[in-house]
Amino acid sequence: MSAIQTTSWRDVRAELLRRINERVWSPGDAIPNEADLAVEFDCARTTVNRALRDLADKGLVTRKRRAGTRVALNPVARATLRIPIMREEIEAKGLTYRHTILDQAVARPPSVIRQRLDLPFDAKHLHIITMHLADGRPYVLDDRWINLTTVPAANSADFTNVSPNEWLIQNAPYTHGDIAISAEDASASEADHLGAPVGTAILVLERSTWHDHRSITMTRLTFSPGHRILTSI
Amino acid sequence: MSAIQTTSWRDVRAELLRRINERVWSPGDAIPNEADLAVEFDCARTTVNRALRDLADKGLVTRKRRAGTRVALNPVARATLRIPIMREEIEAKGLTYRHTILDQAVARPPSVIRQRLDLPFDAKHLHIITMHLADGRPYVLDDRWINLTTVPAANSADFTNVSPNEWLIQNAPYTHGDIAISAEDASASEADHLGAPVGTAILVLERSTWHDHRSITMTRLTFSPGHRILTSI
DNA sequence: CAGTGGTCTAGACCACAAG
DNA sequence: TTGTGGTCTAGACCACTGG
Repeated sequence: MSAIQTTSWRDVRAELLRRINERVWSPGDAIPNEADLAVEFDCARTTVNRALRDLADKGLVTRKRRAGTRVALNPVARATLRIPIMREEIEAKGLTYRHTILDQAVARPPSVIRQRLDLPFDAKHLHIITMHLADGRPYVLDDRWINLTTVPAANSADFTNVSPNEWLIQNAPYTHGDIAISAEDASASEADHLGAPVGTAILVLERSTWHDHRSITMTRLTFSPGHRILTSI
Repeated sequence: MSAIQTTSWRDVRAELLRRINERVWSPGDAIPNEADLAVEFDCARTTVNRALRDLADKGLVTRKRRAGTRVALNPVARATLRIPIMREEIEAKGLTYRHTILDQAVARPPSVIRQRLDLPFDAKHLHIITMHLADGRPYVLDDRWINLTTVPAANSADFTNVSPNEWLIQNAPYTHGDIAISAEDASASEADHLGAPVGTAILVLERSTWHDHRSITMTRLTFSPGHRILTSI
């Protein structure tokens, strides 16, 4: 009576990973094909495939049809940046969340933004500036343009209880978006809102989102001085 | 003769995504179980599973055994940050890469770093400061501590042709790491090296890597003013 | 206890790309 | 042309967890 045991794809991945890390297979080397590995590990090819696919997702191996699988020469680290809504980010730190509307107006976005979002000249937007506060202190300034052609409901929405940030996530699903992170010297108005000296280095995160080809919103998040974006590899 | 056709997991995902985006299933709603969906889409449950797993990875649905699958209330955007070696990042922009060693010494890291890496008091490190240049101009300053207990070979490595950044990726595989992104005012020495005024806002990326429980390296990348980290959702 | 997702298996066909 | 990964299927057992 031999014990029936199945091999988990995580086990296979762990062993493959070990061989890569310990240079049993060096960077650039081809590794055995799925069928052979399945025989060696005494499991189904599907299981090996799952393990290798996972390693490929992480950039540790490169796979091509016919050409086989190779250990990556320069594995590119991939960190996943989680971008929660501000309320959740703040509450996750155990702080009390509150937001205030600093300014709200229907307007045409400046050409800089029109170009970035590939908008027609007369696209009407809702321009709304929000401050997100943590325990009553400025956390991040949210300068946002909402496309009223794509999201007309935003025009009549009430943002006093639900911030534009949260309202949009719940009411205007997007298919894709861009993000840019940079460091800038605080402008006079930013410094004023954040309660910091003019010129202080601040972290800026700009994000645009689209639903297919229609732009939804473009936001510029200006964090308080000292803010750190954390993630792991 | 009915045509035999298989349904791809991408097709299933697309249809599920459509129903989520168009509020056929609203945020918080439970969606049918895998078996039922498989019947509806006339495919194997495995295929539905693959599609739902993908949506769960992206944070659009949450899944629990027995409890089923629900549309996420506040989908948390996940952006993948690619962190290539500096040479590749620069060459990908079509620029010429070069690096110079500004300083190199064996030393004990300051307590700030010892604490962050959870190191013993007498851990010897290689402290090496490198400038990565794009078309001859300062691109990023790389202030790095390499753990000589974990990576003894670094002590005798020659970093004139291969930067510590690239050398480590090729010679010291890691299992995991931390990343922190922040904005800081350029210090006198950073400003000097980067050719910018003291106090200019600069983007700083700090990264530590480990192999299991042994720390490998800790690096502080100080980018030239105006640098942007780009990604997409 | 029982329903739901998580995963494995064996087998099959297909798409791609190297030679 | 042909080897390799990509994926689908049908069926099965298991692990977790809500009731």
